[in-house]
Amino acid sequence: MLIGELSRRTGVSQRLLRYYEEQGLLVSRRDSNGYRTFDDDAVTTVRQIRALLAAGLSTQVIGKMLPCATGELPELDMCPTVVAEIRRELAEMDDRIDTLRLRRGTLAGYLTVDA
DNA sequence: TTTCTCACA
DNA sequence: TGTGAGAA
Repeated sequence: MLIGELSRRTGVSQRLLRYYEEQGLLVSRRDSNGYRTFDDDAVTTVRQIRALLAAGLSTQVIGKMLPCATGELPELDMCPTVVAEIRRELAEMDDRIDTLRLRRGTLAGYLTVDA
């Protein structure tokens, strides 16, 4: 299908679909006129991309996960790469939460009355 | 209708 | 991360 149809079927703008392709999240062929042609399963892929972005993942991380993400939304088949990626992401979040807790404590301490 | 690029939040 | 506009 052409990009316009994929856009209609996913509710994602054509502009954004091109952007996803540019980021390596979406694959397409080109026919003789230079237009992108997408397979039917691109619809599923786009849904997966949207779900993962909504979870706060970067396109870079998503790009690594997608090749081993089979199946329909929102479940993903957990191949080892994906598991490792998620673990790493969680550890990073924990770090940030810790430092935020510290900052919060410090700031709250400046309020003599209450916080 | 699609393509791309530049610029911007 | 995501958009708008202009030109082909």
